Amino acid sequence: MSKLSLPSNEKNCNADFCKVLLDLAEYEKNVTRNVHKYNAYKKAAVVLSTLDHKIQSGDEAKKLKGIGDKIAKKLDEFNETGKLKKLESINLNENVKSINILTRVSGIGPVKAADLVRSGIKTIEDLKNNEDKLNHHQRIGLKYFADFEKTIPRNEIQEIEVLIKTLVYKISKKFSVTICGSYRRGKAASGDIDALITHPKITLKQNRNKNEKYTLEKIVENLEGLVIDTISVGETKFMGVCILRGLPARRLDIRLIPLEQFYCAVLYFTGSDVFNKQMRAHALEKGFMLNEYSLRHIGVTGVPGEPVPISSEEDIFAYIDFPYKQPNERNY
DNA sequence: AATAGACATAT
DNA sequence: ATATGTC
Repeated sequence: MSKLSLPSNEKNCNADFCKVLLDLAEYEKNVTRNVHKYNAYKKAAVVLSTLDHKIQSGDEAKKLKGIGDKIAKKLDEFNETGKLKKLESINLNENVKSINILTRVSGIGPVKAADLVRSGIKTIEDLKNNEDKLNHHQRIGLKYFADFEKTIPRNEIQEIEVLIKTLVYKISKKFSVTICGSYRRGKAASGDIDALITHPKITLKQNRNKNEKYTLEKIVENLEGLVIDTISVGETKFMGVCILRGLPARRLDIRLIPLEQFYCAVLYFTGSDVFNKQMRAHALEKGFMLNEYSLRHIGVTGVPGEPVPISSEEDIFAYIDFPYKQPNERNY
């Protein structure tokens, strides 16, 4: 979903220290490549950001889930001195700065960034002079570096949605297209566009012997004019770039989903992450296993049974006895 | 102990 | 065929 952002609440009383934790998180992800420390710092930042008062001491913070001795100590240091020595020294390191810049290119992760920096490539300008060191995805990421950092206003996504529907309906009127993500949750702007597509003829059975008429490749061909670059296309997932008039280029993902799995996928890709976790936990309490593909009853043996037939998002809520939430009520 | 899986690329 | 990297 999104990068390093907190559930954007109006007033975060602990914003300063949260920023410190997020910087530490970024460092652990990009430089030391310790995902678990990265997640730990992020979790702590999220917990602090949801408080309605400014935290006064490490001891007080330790009561919160996700904050232990180490972060408590850092909080005390930050409250006393207004900074964190560990972070100060990290930020002085030029290689760290370079790695953090390069990982902002789509397709360049921590490993590739470190590799580039080791060979003396440290800036976006350097990348432009060394395209031969990049694979296809990374070249696209570089080409649209500035555009991809811009958010996409809601009205623009609405326009793209209409266009995608118009173009795929030319193949078959029976296609169903849903743009998910934060757009579906009603947000004013999004980071990218995530379109889910299904069709009555695209089912688990027919998908096996491949329905030549309704492939993702065919769909993408029909999006000519809108889609201007392809990062990757497989049988189920397209990753690429689209553009409207003279506006910035936008990241577009399209997934082709078998009909039986469509609503579970729509639910999952609409999020938010937090909402999904809540809903999956609730499903478990009711004896169901919910994931991106299906809702299945869990028997006494603990083994999930056959997927429950689902023909709408509402069905999923109803089966697990969870009050229906409109997409715009799922922001967490 | 910590999210999972599609796709690209290298070997 | 498998491992690695990224999303």
